[in-house]
Amino acid sequence: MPELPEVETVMRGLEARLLGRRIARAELRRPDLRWKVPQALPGVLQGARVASFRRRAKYILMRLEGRQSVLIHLGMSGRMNLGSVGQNEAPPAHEHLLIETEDGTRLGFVDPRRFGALDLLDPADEDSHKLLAGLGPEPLGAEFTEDHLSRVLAGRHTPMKAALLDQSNVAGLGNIYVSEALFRAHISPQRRAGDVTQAEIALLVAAIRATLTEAIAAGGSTLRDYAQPSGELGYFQHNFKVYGRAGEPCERCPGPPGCAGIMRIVQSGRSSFYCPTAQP
DNA sequence: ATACGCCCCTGGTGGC
DNA sequence: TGCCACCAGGGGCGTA
Repeated sequence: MPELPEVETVMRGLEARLLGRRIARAELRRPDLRWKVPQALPGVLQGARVASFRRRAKYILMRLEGRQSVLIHLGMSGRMNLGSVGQNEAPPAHEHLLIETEDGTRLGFVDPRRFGALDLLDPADEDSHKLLAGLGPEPLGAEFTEDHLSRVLAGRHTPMKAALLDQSNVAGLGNIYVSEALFRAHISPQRRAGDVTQAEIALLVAAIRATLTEAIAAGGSTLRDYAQPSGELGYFQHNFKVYGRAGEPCERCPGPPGCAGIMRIVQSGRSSFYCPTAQP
């Protein structure tokens, strides 16, 4: 479900309600997520004060004062639901982790498909965690440059779609924002990564940054079940230029007969949307 | 090293 | 109403 903008929005929502609070109670209902959740997790959470949050790629790190940090990944269908203690008679379906703070905030981690993950990590050495170690630069950070992108794409035969989904090249893009950024940069998702010109790469770096920044400002995109922890929906989906718009006219082309509109193709088993005319 | 398919899992939707 | 195929914001792993 969530790509970088959604994860960033979720993290900010958690920050607003949990920062500085002490956790009174934690309950792990299902440890069999993408990987086995450490048995120790509820014990680490219980009694801890929430010190800070950080996002890395699509992961949320919740740091606890004087303890291990908690690593959270939402997978495809994961959500964080904030509410008040006592608000729910019966726990919602697929709520695998429950956290209650001393001041009465209730946080539920809900993930029907269970592609999500929860783990503990060493706060002194976060980035060497197995899941974080291989990640490329943050697309909104200073290390994500034209130079970096041209270096990692050089000589690659893989299509641009796959290259941008590869989290070791750039961390945080997913299926939606790759399509959107490629449209913005006028590059076909089918182009061989190694064939993309320097000028196009420069355009692409800017396109990725702009797309993500605008999506964060919109609170992410709500397609099916994504919502901010507060329950508010994202609204960037209204700004999609190509994602989910197969058959619709491309806003950059004058229309038929020059342009047949937006196409949906399948690359490595997942949908890509693009305009073959505007993105040669 | 690189590229590709498969798989994990549940739920919603649309066709017959 | 039921059944079935297909689709979905991710990503690790095994295989050539």
